Amino acid sequence: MEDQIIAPRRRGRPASAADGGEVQSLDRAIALLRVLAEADGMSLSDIAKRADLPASTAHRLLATLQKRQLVNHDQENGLWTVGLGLFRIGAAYLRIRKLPDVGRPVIRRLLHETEETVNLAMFDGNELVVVGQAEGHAPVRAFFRLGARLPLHATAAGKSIMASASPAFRGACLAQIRYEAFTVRTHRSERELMDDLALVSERGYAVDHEEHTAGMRAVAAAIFNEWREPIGAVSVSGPSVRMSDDRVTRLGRRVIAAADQMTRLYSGADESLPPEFVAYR
Amino acid sequence: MEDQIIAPRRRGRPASAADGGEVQSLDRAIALLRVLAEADGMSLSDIAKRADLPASTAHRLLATLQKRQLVNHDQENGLWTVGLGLFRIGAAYLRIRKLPDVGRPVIRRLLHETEETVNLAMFDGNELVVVGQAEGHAPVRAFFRLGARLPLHATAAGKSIMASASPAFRGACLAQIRYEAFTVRTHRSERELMDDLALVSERGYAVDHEEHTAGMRAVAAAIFNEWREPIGAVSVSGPSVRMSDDRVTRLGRRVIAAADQMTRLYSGADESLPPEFVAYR
DNA sequence: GATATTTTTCCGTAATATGGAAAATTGCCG
DNA sequence: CGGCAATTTTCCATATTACGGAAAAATATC
Repeated sequence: MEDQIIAPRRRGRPASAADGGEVQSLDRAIALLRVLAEADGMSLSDIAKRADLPASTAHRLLATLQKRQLVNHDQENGLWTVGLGLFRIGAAYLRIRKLPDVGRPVIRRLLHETEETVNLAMFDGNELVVVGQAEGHAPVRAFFRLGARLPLHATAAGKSIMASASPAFRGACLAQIRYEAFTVRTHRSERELMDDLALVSERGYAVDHEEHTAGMRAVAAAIFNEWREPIGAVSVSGPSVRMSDDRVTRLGRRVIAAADQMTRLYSGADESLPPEFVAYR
Repeated sequence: MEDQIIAPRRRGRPASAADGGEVQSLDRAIALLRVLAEADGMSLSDIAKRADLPASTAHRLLATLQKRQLVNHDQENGLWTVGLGLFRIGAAYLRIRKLPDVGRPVIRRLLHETEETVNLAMFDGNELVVVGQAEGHAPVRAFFRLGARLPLHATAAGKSIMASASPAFRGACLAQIRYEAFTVRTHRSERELMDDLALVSERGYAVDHEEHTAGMRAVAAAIFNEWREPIGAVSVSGPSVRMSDDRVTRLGRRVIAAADQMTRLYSGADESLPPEFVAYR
């Protein structure tokens, strides 16, 4: 996996106001799913009536959805219900969007207080994915875009996650690290990295001293789920000239507080989210 | 709401082996959702490549999905992600199918031990909905089908739920009851019903003595979610001739045990379900 | 500034979804 | 027990609708 680390900016024509493309059959199928989701266990004729479609059309769409497990069709009594496949796809939303959603206000406040770029990253497949950010309007801007994938061993966020993970989890991560060198200060061996992680554990926050990008420093702390497993991290980064050791220490305390707040929002009840988020926890 | 209480049996031609109807565009859209669900935050060209579709077709389908909120499209960087609308629909699966799924083995065992019809019902809109059952092969069969809606005041299941609910919840239920009479023994007033509920609270199980159907008796106990709110009930029912007072007492103990087991399966971790079920509790 | 990518729109084509109607079942009622 | 009614499922002629190549638009990259 020798992918680009920096995510590409979007190219091409941006979406215009009037989106021309629309697919009738898909639109109707979504309407059917909405009907099923609110009143489950309906007969074909009820569904067709509720969605204002001919029975034959509704049947054809439902049959297609059933083939893909998005709806169930009880052979015994002919009732249609929402299927497990739909849940599997829908569950991806939580996995991916929940932290960005609950973390947004925290990130923004952190930007206001520090006036440096704030990044929110999630652990995914032994890498980090940037899922949220707030860019400082200082002359020197950050490099990462939403969706960018970053290495564990050369970022403050990655180190904060590994340092707070269980020994088994940490071991699994370390085993897969390739120690790609980004700058002269990038850790090049497990020994070096482990020594750093021990410091991170003590302090509660991780520091990246130009290990990923020359001239840039970052401070990060881990965010946890309800079982105290690290799922991501929040980081503040800026040019080394603005990041004195003193300031790094102060930022460390602040970043820990922000991460703790996100942990609470993520793992606890949160009223700013739609009820589905907390209905089945 | 003067609906039929008994759900209709399915009529019409049963589904044959070879289901003819298939809708290409819908099928392709589902494939796109699957791609997005496993690797979120992709560009159009990546998605199209992964789903083996022309970019223009993928774009048209995604635009339709976006219009219905099933996917998000970040204006800034052009990345596509799964949307909240998809989660809202998918969450309906849990609300509706989780209890039937985890309860199925318990119901079957109960049928084997008692050789009477077992029903699993969920509370929904001040009524009960039959969401699972196992029919005894005794000559006298049960009346209810999957999807049937039953009244709270004239069923053992309904009474077991009201008896174990919080005062506020019970009050709200009682306020909406119409006291429709099904047999001469159906409770006709709040006073009568409340007296019965007091007994149910003491015993832990509810009994229906021919209050819904002449000649039929039933025993039920409530099932709870993780906050100890009743969400449904399991019941055993049979003809009065087979349901002596002694047997009702014995069945009561057994039904409580079954309900407790379902409560544990529903509110706790359960390995027989796919990981999505427990991933975000 | 020029080129290469990527996204978005356009539009001619025909493949594909549509929906009325018939066929196939089964419940229901007398 | 038999016929009627209700419902689901299949079929098929039709033209609506989705398709996808290509152009246009916009931007990152060099």
